[in-house]
This record gives sequence, structure tokens and C-alpha cells, in this order.
Amino acid sequence: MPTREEAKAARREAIINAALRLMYARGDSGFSMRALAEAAGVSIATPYNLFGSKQAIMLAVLDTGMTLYEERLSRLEADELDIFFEAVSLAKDLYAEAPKFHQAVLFSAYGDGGRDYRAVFGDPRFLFWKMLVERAREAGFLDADIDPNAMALALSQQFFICILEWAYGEIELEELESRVHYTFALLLNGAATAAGSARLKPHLKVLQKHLTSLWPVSAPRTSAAASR
Amino acid sequence: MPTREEAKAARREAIINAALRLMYARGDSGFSMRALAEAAGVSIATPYNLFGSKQAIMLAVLDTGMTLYEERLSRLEADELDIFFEAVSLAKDLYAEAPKFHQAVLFSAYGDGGRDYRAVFGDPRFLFWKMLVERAREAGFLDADIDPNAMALALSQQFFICILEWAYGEIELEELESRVHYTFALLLNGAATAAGSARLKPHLKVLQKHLTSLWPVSAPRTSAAASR
DNA sequence: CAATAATTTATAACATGTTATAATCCAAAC
DNA sequence: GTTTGGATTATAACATGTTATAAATTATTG
Repeated sequence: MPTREEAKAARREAIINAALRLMYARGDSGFSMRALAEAAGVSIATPYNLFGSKQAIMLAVLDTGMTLYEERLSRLEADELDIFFEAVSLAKDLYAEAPKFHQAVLFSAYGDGGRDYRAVFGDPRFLFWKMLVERAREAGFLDADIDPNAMALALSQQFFICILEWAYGEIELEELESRVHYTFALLLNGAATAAGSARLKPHLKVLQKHLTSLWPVSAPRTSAAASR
Repeated sequence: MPTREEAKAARREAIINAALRLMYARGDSGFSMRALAEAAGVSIATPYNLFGSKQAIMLAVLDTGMTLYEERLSRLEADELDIFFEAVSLAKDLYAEAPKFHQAVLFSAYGDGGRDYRAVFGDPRFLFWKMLVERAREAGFLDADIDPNAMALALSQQFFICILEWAYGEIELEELESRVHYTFALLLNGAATAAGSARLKPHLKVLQKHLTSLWPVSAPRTSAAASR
């Protein structure tokens, strides 16, 4: 005799699990709410009662993935400068474990234009970047008068757009990592002290070389260029 | 007795115009294909014959706006460094003339995730930024070994994500401009020569001050932060 | 144990983008 | 001028996300 709240929680879980199962199976989020309800063993009305919309369900799925990422992130140890690049690579590694699945989650969670998306994805990450910026500044790698909010915003936005490009199938995982690394190095170097620049400048060259090596004629794949 | 092609072109135009009219009137793209067909005086099947999908119609509408922007852009005259910022402000000015309309166009055109979007929006702009980067490099403001493709990619992506944020109603036009200006300065300074840096560093401080002044408690509005 | 009230369920319905089909129209070809 | 064929039209249909409604279920309350 489960409590009412327990039963509700169980149904919630069943729905999320069914969504996960369907997405892993098909590799995309193209399941219908009717199919989801059937897979979860509930009525079509229940997902709406418990989550409100398909969007919200996708966000709940995304949220479970974020928890995993944040946990690994907290165990990351690196230099105040290297940590920026390590955090990016960590995300890439996580995505690489189940690329199709993550693409599907990210793609569909962003769906409506990402207003709620940000609550799960953008905002917590922004705070993380801000913390890293503050540390790098204290370590003397970044200019003292740089604003951590402004800098972190630029970083998280750049990360975000590259993830979006990958989720939309425009670029490969390797290029995702490379693009973010390169742009991070550029942004950080733009606000670096002499000490920071001394480390970032050489790094930047390596990163640029790697990034451009991914492009066929040394031009990035901005896709659909021929369709006009 | 109009030619068959003429009649087709006229219908095309009628549909685009109807779409424009509906979007200007309501300020969003929430019109149905049935409403569009009626407003254009054609059958519901015709827009599908001529464009293929609602997406494609939105892209055609976006395209007309892009033409205007590119025309003004080509008349822009400024220093090899200032031009970056002028081009951003020009877009802002254009959007300011009919903000609701442009938001609606951008929002809905990006709809599916922007695969085709890029053909109209991303790619032509990328080439423009690349040209500016090459000029700035030749003028001695940017490091000689910087790759114009890599740099232009970072710039256009940053511009793009900020426009998206505005289209999604996350930020105001003024913040759109300020964010892009700031990040452009950071990115450019990250690859600047001594001469370039001499001009960008002071500019960066001003831009950072302006950007942070737009935030209430000196924290950017990443929205929905309270909804978890 | 009986009454209550919260949830789920089954079901229908609606709006929407999109596709299919057959009838109709009309410029183009002869 | 008649025929032909490409395009549009009217219409129905489908899948989908979502909402509404009444009936059924079941933990909770007394």
C-alpha cells in the first residue's frame, strides 16, 4: 500500500525511465506522448498531470544527465587555467559515452527556444564558470579589473552555442571540443595578465592548429552554404 | 493573361506579403498555415507547393530582412577595428526599427534547430566577419598567425547566440549590443598585436562598465534562475 | 469499516502542420 | 480553336501535442 506521494513518485520515475528507454532505443526524441504513456504503463493524461508538457519531460531527462556531469566536475582537479579546458573535455567525454542519446536530449530540450532550458542548463553552468574565472583572477592569470560575470557569460555562451551546433548535427564531438577550447583560449587571453598570456598564447597556437586541421579546405563547416 | 511563371511568382509574393502582414500585426509568428493561406488568398495547399513548409516561408521572410541589412552593411565605413563594433550596432539599429517583428522572424526561423537557418543567416555573415578579420590583420591590429576562419567563427557564433537570446526575449536590444561588443573586444584582444591591444584594452574597460551597468546586482540575467 | 477526496483513467475533442486525392482551371502547344 | 498538361483548388485525412470531462480507483480520514 504505497502512499499517494510514493505512487506519484513511482509514476514520475516510470515516465522518465520510459522516455530514456525510448530515446536510447531510437536515438532521437521522436516518440509521441501516446507512445511514451504506453511504454510507461500509464494513461496519456498522466504525463501531463505530472510534468505539464513534453518539453518538461525532456528537461527532466536532461536534468538527470546534468547531475552526472556536475558530480564528475566536482572531482576535477587542475591548474587554475587548465581547469577551463578540462571541464570542456569532461563534457565531451560524457557525451561520447552515448552521443546519439545526448544529442537527442539536448536537441529536444532546447525545443521551444530554451527559456526553461536555461534553468537546467545555462544557469548552473554559468555559476561554475564564474567561480573558475574568479579563481584564475586570484591566481594572477587574469586582469584584476575583469568582471567575473561578464567573462563567465562570454564563456558559457560560447560553450552553449557549440554544444547546440553539435546537438543539431552540424559538427562532430571532436570539433565541439576544439572550437570551445580555441574560443576559451581567445577569450581568456583577451583578459589575461602577462603571466596568463605567457601560458595562453602558446596554447592558443596549438589549439588553432588543431581546429583548422579539422576543416577540409581550412574553412569551417557552416553547413548548407550551397543551398542558396 | 499572365504567364504561368508570372502567376507563380505573384502567388509566392502574395504569400510572403501575407506572412509579413500577419507578423507585423500580431508581433509574433503564431499564425496558422490556414490563416496564412486565407490572408494570401490562396488555398492551403499552395504554400506547401511553393515553399514546402512553414519553416521555409519563415526563412524566405528572414531572407528579405537580410537583404536590407547587407545593403546597409556594404555602405558602412569605419576603421579596421571600429568596423566590427559598427556592424553590430547597425544590426541593433535595424532590429530597433521593428523589434517585435524581427524577434518573431528570428525566433520562428530558428525553429527546427536552425539547419536551414544557417544558409540564410549564418553563412553569409561568417564570410563578412572573415573579411573584416583579414583586413584587421593586414592593418596590423591582429597577430599575423591568427587564422581568419577560426577567428571569424568565434565572432559570428558569439553574435549569433546573443541575437538568439534577444529573439527569445531573454535580453533587451541594448544588452544584445553591449554583450556582443564586449565579447568581440575580448576575442579580438585575445589575438591582438601590441598596436591592436593598445586600442582594444581601454575600449574593453568601457564596454565592461557599460555591460555590467545593465545588470541589477551586477549579475547577468540568465533567467529562470529561481525556477528550480 | 465507511465516507471523502485526490489522482488516474478512458475517451473525446481541438488546433496545428502536413500529405494525399480528385476535380478544376487555364496558359501553352499544336 | 482545340487539346494538353502543369498548377491550383477544395476537401478529407493523419499524426501530434494538448485540454476537457466524466467515471473509476484508492489512499486517507473519521
